[in-house]
Amino acid sequence: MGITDMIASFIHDALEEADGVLELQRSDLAQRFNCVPSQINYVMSTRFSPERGYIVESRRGGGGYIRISRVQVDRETLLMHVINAIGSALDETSARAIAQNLVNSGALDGNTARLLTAATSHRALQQVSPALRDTVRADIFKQVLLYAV
Amino acid sequence: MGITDMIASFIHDALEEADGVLELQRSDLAQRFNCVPSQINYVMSTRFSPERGYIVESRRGGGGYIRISRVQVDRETLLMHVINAIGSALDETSARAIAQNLVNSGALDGNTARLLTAATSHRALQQVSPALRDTVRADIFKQVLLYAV
DNA sequence: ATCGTAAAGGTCAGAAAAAGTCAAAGATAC
DNA sequence: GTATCTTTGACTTTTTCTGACCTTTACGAT
Repeated sequence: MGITDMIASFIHDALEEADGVLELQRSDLAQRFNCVPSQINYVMSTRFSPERGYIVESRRGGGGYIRISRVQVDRETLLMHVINAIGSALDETSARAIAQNLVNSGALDGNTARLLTAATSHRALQQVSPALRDTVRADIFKQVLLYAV
Repeated sequence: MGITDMIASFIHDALEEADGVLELQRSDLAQRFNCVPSQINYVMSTRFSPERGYIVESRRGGGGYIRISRVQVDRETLLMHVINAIGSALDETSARAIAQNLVNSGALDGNTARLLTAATSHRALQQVSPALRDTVRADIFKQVLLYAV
């Protein structure tokens, strides 16, 4: 497991412990994991993005901090929001992230998420021309979500 | 015995050992068998395809991996029958019929069947060229069947 | 008030680490 | 001999890691 995932899982646990909101210091964390501080930014943007259901705020200067909070929204609103938010194209990574987020927030069960992921995987869409793949993926994703509501 | 079969049988054994799920690194494996990495892709696509009852997932970049999982045996029997019957192309009417049959025979719950139908509906595949639509539908259908419990 | 400095955190681009693709060359089977 | 299956390698894409440089904020000293 790479350092990014170790940091992410550490934060995950701490968030659980802290019941959804967590404040920490970038340089502390970097030191704890023996990496450069900017690595933390990478973790934030890839693992705790809004897309995955987190809000990250921060402040520079003396006594600066990074605050991570998990967001919780009701199922139907979330699903509709997601359907609307998905534009006409969707890459595989985002599709997975969104599905995972929907599971985390309780809007989808794991089974549905797996199905959704399978149906929009590159393996399933292998024969669709690359130029069209992301738009077809978006269509399938939205269609399935509509039926899952 | 060619190198493809040696690698395949190695993975077979390892899968047995690991009780069905196995995670490995492409370059490691390639080195162990003294072949180019892309050979591993060939092994995956010819020996561990969905048709043969395996799910292969992977990830690039630092700490990347290839994960191979065998689908459960009893389910495998059931699904192999269906998957073989599907072949490489599937029209929408047949897709609905098969999904319904799987529900009737207790292999799928109604919800999964509905989502499967949504994912392979003409709406979802609108943008795929008509010539390809049925083969893409077949791919999605098979992929979902393998993943959905 | 103002300025200087130290203490945070932010950005970005490049290097490195994996895996994927594809087509051409080589084997094998019929 | 031809068709199909294997093997290879050049090129691509994705993901992670690192470091140099930038911006913001707090706190004193003047």
